[in-house]
Amino acid sequence: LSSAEESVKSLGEPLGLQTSGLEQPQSSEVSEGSQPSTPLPLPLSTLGPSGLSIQEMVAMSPELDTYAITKKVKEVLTDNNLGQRLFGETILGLTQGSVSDLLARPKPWHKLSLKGREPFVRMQLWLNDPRNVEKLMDMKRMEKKGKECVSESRIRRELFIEEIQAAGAAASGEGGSPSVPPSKAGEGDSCDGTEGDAAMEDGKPAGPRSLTPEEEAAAAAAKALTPSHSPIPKDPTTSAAEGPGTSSSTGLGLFGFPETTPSASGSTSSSSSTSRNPKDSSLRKKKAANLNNIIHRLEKAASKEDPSEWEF
DNA sequence: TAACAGTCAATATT
DNA sequence: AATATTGACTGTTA
Repeated sequence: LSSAEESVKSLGEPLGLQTSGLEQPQSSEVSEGSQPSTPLPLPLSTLGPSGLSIQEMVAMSPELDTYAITKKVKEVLTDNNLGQRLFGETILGLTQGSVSDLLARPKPWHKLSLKGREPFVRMQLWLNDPRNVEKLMDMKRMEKKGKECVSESRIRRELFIEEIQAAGAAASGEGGSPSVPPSKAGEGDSCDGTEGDAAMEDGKPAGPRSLTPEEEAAAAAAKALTPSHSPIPKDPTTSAAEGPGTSSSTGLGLFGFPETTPSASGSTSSSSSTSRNPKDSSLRKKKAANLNNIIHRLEKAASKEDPSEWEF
């Protein structure tokens, strides 16, 4: 961060970005404490446009007009019938209440700590994104479908439980743990597929972060935050908390901040294998398959904060 | 370790 | 249903 800070001072201002007389890197704010000098590989999942982490973006951000930003955000949200909850959870990684407070009583930039500035940087980034509304609308739709799926990811759950219980009763012996009969868990359901697609977004491949020279990064960051509409790569896509498929495309984001995603690893062919087991399915095979299935579900659940979205 | 900042979850309002 | 308010809690800072 400190190095980033330097680059801003040396390059950012000369570039005449927005407001130049920006933050005196208040000794206190540019805390270097917590983060060991070690190039601690902070969660890649948080990389945003120009391959910078949101935190780097915040650190290098020029002074932003929080009031103007919130005003604009409110305008856009209301104009498009987008709620604070959706916006907060998918764009800012905050709850509805926090968003409400933030939008209603934005603190002036200079009174905010780095942490406190983050939401505003995200908002600005979002405002700059030409497809911001479009994306949010997508999320909205996805959520809707998600709910339908839930009522549906619920019926199956019940079946699943029944099977478990039945199996447990049947093979009472067998290591005790409920051995599950091969459920025909047809994972190919529309729900999963749909979400996955929407999650693709622009399908921008992971940015070559390591390559970017600091200078360019700094410039890019500032540019990205400039109110003017510039070809913004893609927003940090903060949370997207629910979107199971969200980051599936990149495969990144292993328990990073809001967007915890099941590592691609988990994708054992479980589900499918379960259903199509050759007739010679020995009990052992079945068990293995079921185990995989269960693991698969657990991993999926791990990516969903809301228990109501758990699939079992 | 008190003061502060940022959030959340619960719940009050609209 | 969406938005506003607020007490409690966590992590920071001085």
